Amino acid sequence: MTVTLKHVAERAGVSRSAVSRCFTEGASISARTRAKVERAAADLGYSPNFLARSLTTRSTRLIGLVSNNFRNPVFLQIFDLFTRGLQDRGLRPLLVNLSDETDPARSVQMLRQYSVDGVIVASSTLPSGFARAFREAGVPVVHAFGRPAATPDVHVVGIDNIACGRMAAQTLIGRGYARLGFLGGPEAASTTQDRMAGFLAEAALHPGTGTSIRFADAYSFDAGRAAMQTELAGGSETEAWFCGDDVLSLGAISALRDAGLSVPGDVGVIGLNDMEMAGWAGVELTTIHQPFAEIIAASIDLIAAMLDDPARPPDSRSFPCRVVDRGTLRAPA
Amino acid sequence: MTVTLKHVAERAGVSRSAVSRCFTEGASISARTRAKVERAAADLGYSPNFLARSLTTRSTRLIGLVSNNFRNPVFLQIFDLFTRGLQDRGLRPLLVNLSDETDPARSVQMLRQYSVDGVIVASSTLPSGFARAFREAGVPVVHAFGRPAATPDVHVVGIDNIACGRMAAQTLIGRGYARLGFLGGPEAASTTQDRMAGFLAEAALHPGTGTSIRFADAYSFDAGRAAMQTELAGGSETEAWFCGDDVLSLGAISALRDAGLSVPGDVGVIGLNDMEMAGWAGVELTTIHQPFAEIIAASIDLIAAMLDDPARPPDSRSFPCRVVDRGTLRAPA
DNA sequence: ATTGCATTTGCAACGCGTTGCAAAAATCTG
DNA sequence: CAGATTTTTGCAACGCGTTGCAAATGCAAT
Repeated sequence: MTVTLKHVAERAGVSRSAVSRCFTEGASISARTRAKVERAAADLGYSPNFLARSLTTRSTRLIGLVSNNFRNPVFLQIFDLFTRGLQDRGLRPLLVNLSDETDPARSVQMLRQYSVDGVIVASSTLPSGFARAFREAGVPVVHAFGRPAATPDVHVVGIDNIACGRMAAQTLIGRGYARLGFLGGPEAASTTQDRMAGFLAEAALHPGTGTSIRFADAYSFDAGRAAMQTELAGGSETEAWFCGDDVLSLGAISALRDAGLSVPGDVGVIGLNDMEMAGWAGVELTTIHQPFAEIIAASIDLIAAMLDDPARPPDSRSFPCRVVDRGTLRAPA
Repeated sequence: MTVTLKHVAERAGVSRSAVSRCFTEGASISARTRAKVERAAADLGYSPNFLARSLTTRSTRLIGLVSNNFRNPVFLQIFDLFTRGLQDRGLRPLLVNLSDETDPARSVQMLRQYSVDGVIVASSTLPSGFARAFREAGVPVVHAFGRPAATPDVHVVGIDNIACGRMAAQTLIGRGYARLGFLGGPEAASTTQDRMAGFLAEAALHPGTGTSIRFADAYSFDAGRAAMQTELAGGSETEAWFCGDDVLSLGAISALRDAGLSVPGDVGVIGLNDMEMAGWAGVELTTIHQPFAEIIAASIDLIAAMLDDPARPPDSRSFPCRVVDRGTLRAPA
């Protein structure tokens, strides 16, 4: 049924090696046999079996794309960019949807069984040990949206979350807000911790600035809304919130407006990510733009570089963010 | 570096076949050698190479998941359900992100080179020839969200779009609207045509009901908004719209509200899909629920069934939809 | 023609597992 | 315990390509 090298070789009247060489870059083959082979291959509709090839070349061009975030709409953009970027380089994404309890060891084993050439972990909420597990198994890995570090144990590309926290605080203070709040994502995530740390550090620099903290237990609308509702139930004094994610911001805003508060009239909100929806007419969320395209391009560059040089020492790349001013913060004084 | 059958065999003091049989379901092996082998495998950290195995078993458990819709937030839910559902059956999704110009033949070739066991085409906008190309190449395929037909040429699972169109019209008429509008997605898509056909057919049954038609050129907020803006610029008389997709509805609503019209006060809107966001507080879109979970489960069931019996004649399954009443249509009279 | 060199070609082994078959071992029967 | 059965095991070939090596070919220069 399936047409193989052998069939083409027989039809073209050459050896199997000749056919093979005809399909491998830079192999030595004369124009004449190449013509014969291509003719036969076209007639038979042959194309080489990548998986069989991978046995000897030890390269599948398969990349594991691992994430645990299939609820936050921003991840659709992220998957779009990743899949297109990988495809453009002739790499194929093997998608792994991690549930919260998935054991790192199992994912590693699974992806190794498929001989992936590398793995991209795309998540800001997975513990860093997760990506490390791949490295320890000898699989090239880059952690996108992870926590940059001076001496990372795996490749990391992301943003400087501490700087983002600072930037958020500065922005709010610059608008004249005095009582600031941080509404973070899952408390355990390093990104949450870093954003909070930067935010609080900056606020501490400005006398007369108060802070309060809340955590949502997921990066979701409902979680953001719920967190803000319990905040309001306790009689909130906060004038402006930095939310660790846009979708959290939207949930928070919905709770605020339900409580009869106007945004930005009574309370200001600044998000993080700049997901597509943040720019929709009627949403107009002021937020910190996270440069997804660059982060993803860099992640793909890194994983591609590791295919050539698996021993490349881990590197940490961090991209600058910027405030995108829309409609959920009051104008500068 | 990589540990293979041979290493395990040597360490366990058995033949390679014994090791192989230890890892294949239902093979004949004694408890004693199994113990020896498992011991050695654990020591060495061995797990079998699926790709090598696939050469002889002719099964990779790789499923191509093909889509061209990476902008519509509802597809994140869809990918979530697909990836989880496939994983639960031990199948691995190989994601293919189709740009609009991708040649079907190229996708087919690409997925065949990776010896996928089957392909799921998840899209309501791809021409049906796309899925057919896989079938013609002998690759099991199911088209999710395609157009059900009495004698389909590939497996199709989706909804009865004509019935949905009817349901939308009935609902609007039941609420006392007389001048109805259909705001469809890309005009060429069969799903758009069917929804429109059902909508118009039902409207025609009710004397005194007028209809008008618009198409957005993509399933996106901006496209929905733009389409509604040009409609309004021409002096719209329409009292209620059926939009072919929720995200189109949101764009349309944003345009309506910007024009000073209230929804549902002045104009009603009913969407299609019931994406997560439709239920968000503050959004509260009235819409027709498309049973994603069932459609996806059925798609996976079908593809799994085809792994056992590739010759299974194409089947068409269609799931019923229902109206979810929220806040964008006026109450029944 | 002969020599010398660069290309091109085929052979055969290999990558990592699976599997039909026959030999060997274990188990059952009487 | 011999003989008949059943189970387990290893051998060797296979699946589909790639690749080192040596033989063969092509070509130019003498």
